[in-house]
Amino acid sequence: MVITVVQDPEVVADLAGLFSLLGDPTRLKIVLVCLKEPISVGDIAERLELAQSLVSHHLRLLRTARILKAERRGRHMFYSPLDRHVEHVIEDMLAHVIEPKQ
Amino acid sequence: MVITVVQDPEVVADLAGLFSLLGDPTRLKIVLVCLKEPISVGDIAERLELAQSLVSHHLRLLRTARILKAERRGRHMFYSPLDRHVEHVIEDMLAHVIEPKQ
DNA sequence: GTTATATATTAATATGTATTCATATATTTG
DNA sequence: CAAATATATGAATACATATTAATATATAAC
Repeated sequence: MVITVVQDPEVVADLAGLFSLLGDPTRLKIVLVCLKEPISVGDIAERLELAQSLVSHHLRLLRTARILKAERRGRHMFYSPLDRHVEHVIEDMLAHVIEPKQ
Repeated sequence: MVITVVQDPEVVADLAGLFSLLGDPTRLKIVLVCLKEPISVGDIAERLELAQSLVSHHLRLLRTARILKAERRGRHMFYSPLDRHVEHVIEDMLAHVIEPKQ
């Protein structure tokens, strides 16, 4: 069933684009932090010890890809997952990582 | 539960590494072709219209990351998924891709 | 052993992109 | 409106890596 849908070159490109976004360690950490609870840009930067500008750049990419959504509260922007798919994706990949190697 | 395990920086790095591998369109196509049935290097190159050398480079990365495994049959090497995790990961991400956008 | 075929490897190049720095925009507070 | 704070953006740079070309290795057939 994966195989059938995935004939479409555009779908493959979209898939690769999403995986690529999670493929950067800094960006993945940002996503992981946002999975817990909505969190502001500044708090992400502080918690991960990253430049605010860098976090913002990554967040823009994650927003555009509909991995995260942004919500303004006062002068803060809070970021959280747009849906639960990404969490599932990460969980599945985690199962691969922690699987006992031969 | 994702959150807890994923505190480990090494696990995060491994996760990102795997996502990064699926993040290249050419390499993702190679993985997708291998999901159907074990397939030889030459056949992958032919089906995807890629240079044999390029396919081989990508396959080495996918083998090293334990996404694919290789099995010799005569003078051919057949590649197939090492486990089912990657297929699940791709399925989940696909659900995100084909989800109706607002 | 020699030839042919299949795959892997090495080195070089070209291209993409993560990061930083500087600055702009937006919102709140006084 | 002015000042302060939070976030976003633009340009420049540094670094990683996908791709190619050439060659090496390995297996099979004769």
